Amino acid sequence: MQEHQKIVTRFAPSPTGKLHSGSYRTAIFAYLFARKNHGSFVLRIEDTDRERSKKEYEENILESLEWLGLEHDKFFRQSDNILRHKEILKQLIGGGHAYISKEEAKDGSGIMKELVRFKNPNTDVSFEDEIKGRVTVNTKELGDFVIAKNMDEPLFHLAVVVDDFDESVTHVIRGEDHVSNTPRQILIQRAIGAPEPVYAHLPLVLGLDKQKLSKRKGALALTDYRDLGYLPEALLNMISMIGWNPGGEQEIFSKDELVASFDLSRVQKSPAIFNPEKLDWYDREHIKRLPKALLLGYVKKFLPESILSKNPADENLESFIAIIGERLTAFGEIRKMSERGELLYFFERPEYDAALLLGKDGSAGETKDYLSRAAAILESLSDFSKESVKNALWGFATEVGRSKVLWPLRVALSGLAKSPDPFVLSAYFGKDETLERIKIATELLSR
RNA sequence: GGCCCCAUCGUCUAACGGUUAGGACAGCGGGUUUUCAAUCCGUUAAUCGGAGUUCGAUUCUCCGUGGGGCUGCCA
Repeated sequence: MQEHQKIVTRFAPSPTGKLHSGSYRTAIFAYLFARKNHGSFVLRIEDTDRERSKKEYEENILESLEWLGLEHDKFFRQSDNILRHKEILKQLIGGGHAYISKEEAKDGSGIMKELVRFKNPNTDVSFEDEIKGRVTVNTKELGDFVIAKNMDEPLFHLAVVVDDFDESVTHVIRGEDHVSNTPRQILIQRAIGAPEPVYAHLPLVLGLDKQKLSKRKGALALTDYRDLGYLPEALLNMISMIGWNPGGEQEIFSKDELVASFDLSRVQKSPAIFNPEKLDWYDREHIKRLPKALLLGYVKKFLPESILSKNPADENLESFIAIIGERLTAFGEIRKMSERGELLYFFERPEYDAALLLGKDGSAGETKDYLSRAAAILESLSDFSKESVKNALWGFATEVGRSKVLWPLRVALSGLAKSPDPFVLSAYFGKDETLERIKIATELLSR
């Protein structure tokens, strides 16, 4: 590779399943490396296996990468290049590097097929891996490996080499599971006179069971995380830190910061386990950093129709999310909270349970009295901020026993056993609504 | 089985021969507190084992052990 050559990396998934964190990590590193070096990032769909490749998976991959902000500079499908692959195939056969082999199909059908096999020179092949160092493999055991099912159906090794060559890919950044494929691909490169790219084989991402991440073992697709309400910036940040870190003690990174600090030489050699709990933490941290407008957008997106149909004002929603936000790890929690009935009272008056209003050991008469006195204090209050409400009520509550006042007051506002504190809720509802709810609750106790 | 790779708290990791082995997540304990959260403070916890090399090994070498990957007419 010449010094002046433009850096080109690629992400080459096969559309045989939804994109999950393992392949996503590969995509991130290839992307970061390209951006860091002002190079370009190619997305190539490896769909030479016609049986297993599915359009829906290709769409899922595209959708996932877009959602995560890994935009590509070039896109193509391997199947679009079949003519070119065929041309190279002919060239290889003509040059004596490959030959057509008539064999019985392995599927037991008994029919004869014309496979194309690569004539293996049986040498040691070594390459310098950016992460693993020098890797040497004796290719003798490989035999004359198959590079095409027939002249019109090229296979992985051939297609990869030809496409990387045609796209001037300078850095092949991929998973460690490809290490043993590399010698075969280098052999083909040499036969067609293609330059050898720089290789960087990434350690694998493992699941909690310490096995290679896979959908079958429950690895979630990136689109699943999206649907669960995780932020793409949290996924990007978290997954970037699996098998790599810039060395300092900073944990939270924006995409730009990741690009700026990315360095292949700091990539870990050993496999790493994907820890969902840490993702939750990253998500919370990124929610905290979200600009207001975006935050509002997410909230609206995840709020159920039962609440949306009440047409809450943006301003109302903003104070709502300020309260609820610290209670969730991903926006999908909003749905769950709503299903548990923990949200509706923010938007309409709750049904009261008299027993709940009394708390552990309050009597109806006493509780009613305390609620009335609290209401009287609030009545005279002009500043209805949570601090102001707290200051106004604190003395009285402390005097008679905080739980005796604050518990029924909180239940009067939320109708629930669990909710934010009465000061926060009072500030949220404002004076009129707060007093109205207290009044309704008080009346209930009179019956 | 064969070939290849890897090895620091439970997990993600820092340390590039000299540190009381640091940070983060989780855990635990406590403060705040009317409930649920949130938040703050504190704290438990690791160099896989054995030989070398060296004045000195987490760091270098070898062996063992453990883990992983590959071993397709998949990618």
